Amino acid sequence: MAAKPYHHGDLERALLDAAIDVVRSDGIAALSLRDLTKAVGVTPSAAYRHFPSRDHVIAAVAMLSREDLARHMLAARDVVPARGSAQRRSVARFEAIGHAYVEFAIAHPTVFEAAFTACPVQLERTEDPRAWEVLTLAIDEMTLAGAIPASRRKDAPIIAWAGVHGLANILTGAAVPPGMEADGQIAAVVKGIYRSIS
Amino acid sequence: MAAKPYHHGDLERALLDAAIDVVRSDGIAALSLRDLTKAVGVTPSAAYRHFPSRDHVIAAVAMLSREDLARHMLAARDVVPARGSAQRRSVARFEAIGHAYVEFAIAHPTVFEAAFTACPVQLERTEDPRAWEVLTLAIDEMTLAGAIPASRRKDAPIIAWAGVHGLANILTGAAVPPGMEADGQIAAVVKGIYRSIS
DNA sequence: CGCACATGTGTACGGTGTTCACATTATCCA
DNA sequence: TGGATAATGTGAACACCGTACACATGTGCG
Repeated sequence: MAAKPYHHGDLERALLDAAIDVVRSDGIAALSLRDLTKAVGVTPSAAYRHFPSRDHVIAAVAMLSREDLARHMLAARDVVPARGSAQRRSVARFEAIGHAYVEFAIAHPTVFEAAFTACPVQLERTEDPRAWEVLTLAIDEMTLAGAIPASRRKDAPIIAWAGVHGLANILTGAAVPPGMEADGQIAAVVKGIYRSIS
Repeated sequence: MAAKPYHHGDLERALLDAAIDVVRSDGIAALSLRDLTKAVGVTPSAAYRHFPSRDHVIAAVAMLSREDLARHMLAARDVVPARGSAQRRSVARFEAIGHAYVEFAIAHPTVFEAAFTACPVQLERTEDPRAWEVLTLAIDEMTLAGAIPASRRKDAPIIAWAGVHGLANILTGAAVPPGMEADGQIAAVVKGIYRSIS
C-alpha cells in the first residue's frame, strides 16, 4: 500500500515499455536514459541494474521493433482468402507480406527506423519471428506450389528482401523521389519482385 | 605571418572537411561540434557563425555523402567499354551503376550511412549529381536502345532504386541474412532488377 | 532470526549542444 | 584616407546527457 515501494517489481519491462513509447512518438534518437527512468519514477542509475548501457536498451527496442514488423507481416499473410489454386494463393500470400513490410514502415516510420538502426551492440538472437524467415518461408511455399521455378529459389530471398526493404527505407527516409505517391510504388515494386523471381 | 590569425578564412569548409573525416573513421554518430572545432583550432561557439545547429552540419555532410555516392556511380558507368550493340551496352552501363551503388556502401559503410541518415533538418536542393537521376538516366538509355520495353519505363526507376538501396542497407546493416557472401548477392539482385524491368 | 543478495538512491564527473555578451578583424563608404 | 559597420571568433555559462560509485533499502533463504 506504500505509494512508492522501494523496489519496482519489473523495472526492465517498464523501461522497455517507456522506451517503445518514446520511439513511437519521437524516434529512437530522442531516447534518453534519464527520461526513461524519470517516466518510470526511478533514479537514472537504477537502469544500470538491468542494462549495461544505453546502447543495450537501444538494441533491445530494435529487436522488439523487428518482432513487431514480423508480426505484421504474418498477420497480413494469414488474412489472404483461401480461394483459388494453391499456386495463385501462394503468390497472394507472398505479395501480402511484401505490402505489409512497406506499409508497416509507412505507418510507423519511427518504429521501422528503430528496427534497423545501426546498434553498436549486438544481442544474442532470440527465437522470435524474423522478417527474413517469413519471406523465405513464403518463397518456399511458392516454389512448392509451382509459382516460381526451383532454379530461382536460391536468390529469391535476397532479391525480395532488398526490394521491400529498400522501398521502405526510401519512402520513410529523407530522399524521396519526386512526383510519386506511395501506393502505386508499393504495387510496382512488389509486382516487380515477383516478376524477377518467377 | 601570424601563426594564428583571428579569422580563419574558410571555417565552413574546414568544419565540413573535419566532419567528413570523422564520418569516414567513426561514423556519423560520433560527430561532435566540439571535436570539429577543436580539430580546426577554433572555439565551439565559432561554428554557430556558419551553421545554425549541429543538425545542419549533419545535413550538410549527408548531402556531400550523397554526391560522393553519385560520383562513384557515374565513374563506374563511364568506364564500361564501348563495344557491343547499343542495347547490350546500355544494359552494361545500367548494371555497372547498380554494382557501384552497393559496392560503395560496402567499401564506405559509414559514409553510406551518413548519406541516408534521417536528418532532422532539410537543406534546399543543390544542383549536384544525385543517385536517383543517374539511375533514371540509365533507364532512359536502355529504353531508347530497346533493352527494356517502354511500358516498363515508368516503374523501372523505383524498382531499381529500391533493389540496390535495400541490398546496400542490408549488407551494411546489422540485419545480415545468414550464410551468404556479398558478391553473389549483388550480382543476383542487379540481374533480378534487370529481369523485372525488361 | 540473521545474513547475503538484489535492487534502487544520491552524488559526482566529464562531455555535449547552445546562448550571449564581448573582442577582434574585414569591408566599404564619406 | 579614415572611421563606421558588419562579419567573425572568444570565453564563460547553462542545462542536459551517460555513466560510475558508495550507500540505503528491501527480499528471500539458511
